[in-house]
Amino acid sequence: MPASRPLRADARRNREALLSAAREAFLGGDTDAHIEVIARSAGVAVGTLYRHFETREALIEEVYRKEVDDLCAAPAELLAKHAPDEALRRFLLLLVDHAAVGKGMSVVLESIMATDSPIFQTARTRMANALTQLLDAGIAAGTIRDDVTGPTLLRALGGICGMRPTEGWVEEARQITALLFDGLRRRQPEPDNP
Amino acid sequence: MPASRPLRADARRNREALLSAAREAFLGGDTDAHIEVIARSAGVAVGTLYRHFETREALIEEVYRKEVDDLCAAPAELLAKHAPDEALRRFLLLLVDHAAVGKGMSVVLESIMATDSPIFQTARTRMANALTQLLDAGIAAGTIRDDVTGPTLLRALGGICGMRPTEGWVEEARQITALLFDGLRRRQPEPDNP
DNA sequence: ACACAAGCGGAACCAGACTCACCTTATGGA
DNA sequence: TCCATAAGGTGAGTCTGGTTCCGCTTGTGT
Repeated sequence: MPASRPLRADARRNREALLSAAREAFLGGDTDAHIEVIARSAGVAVGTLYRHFETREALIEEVYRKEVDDLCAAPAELLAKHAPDEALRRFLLLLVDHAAVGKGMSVVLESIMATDSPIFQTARTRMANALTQLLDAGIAAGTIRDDVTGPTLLRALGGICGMRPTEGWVEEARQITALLFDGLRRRQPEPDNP
Repeated sequence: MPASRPLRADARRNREALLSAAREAFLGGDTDAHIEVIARSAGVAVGTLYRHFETREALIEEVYRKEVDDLCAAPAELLAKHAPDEALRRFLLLLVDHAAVGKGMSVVLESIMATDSPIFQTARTRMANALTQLLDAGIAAGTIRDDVTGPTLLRALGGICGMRPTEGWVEEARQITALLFDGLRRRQPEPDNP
């Protein structure tokens, strides 16, 4: 089943329009925009929307995928330019800033963490991998503690970035992130009973 | 408008039944139990449910209030028995364990953090105050860094405890909590450019 | 006992996601 | 160029689940 047919021209156009309308709505902040509205503002009917996307959630997921893509690319770049712990620090802040931009990254992370649906499963996995990549580098370099895993850290980040963008939340997010990072650093030979 | 009338006997009974049915459902884990089911299993009709609770959310809130009450009482007790930082550490773990017990504390914290509705506003405030209490004590004792506030910490905890109770999540929660605590401790005279 | 306000039941209502039977149109081959 | 046809589009209708409303029932004070 490899792209059996290249997708008709108007269909692609509509799909595009839908995605961009949805992006507008979701990343804009209206997390529970009605499907009808999205379809309408893309100039199509709901039926068309459902032709392209299994379900409302699927649409959201699609919108967020790109966002996640960008994010997942970052670790490699950061590691190329910085020491592992610095790379990690920057990545954490990158997440916060992404969220800060009002681009709704918070919603993304939140959704990724909060939904059981298998749809977000892969996003979750990919983000976790990105983090693991950073952690491993730091562990290898001996600057990051070795008892934390990517998924674990992802949880924490989900919490932080899932914060509702209220008054002054960027400050809070930065604080917590700094806190977390401090905790992640390897300080001393580590005692061995928890 | 002080308890104008003591509430009829059967009414109180029903209210009680509703709360306990709801508690059963929500704290049990079925976060989106249908209102119909709850009413039914309390032996009443939906109309009755709505007589007692403005809305579905209001019911949930009521259920969680007690949970929050317990939690908010803990800091004072802990501070009476332990050094501030130890008290803080224990409190953090207490939260995790609460959640672990399957009592759905996770759902509680998550809801508290995730909902905009003013209904959870007070719960949020109270939890934040509890944390502030602990932090302040630690700051006064010089064992906890002084740049973190209750609300900030609450965010982080919301994230941690909001984790979906999946395989092995208790481990993760403990880890992150430990991490956070490490970050909270005052280590050195603190450099002063972020 | 009685009156009557407080309670209760549950059918009706509404909102919003999702489906389907039918119409429209891009496309590729004659 | 034109047609057959399958891909694509439509939107009224279904389904699900929360919320409302009004007539009946019942606890309570006299």
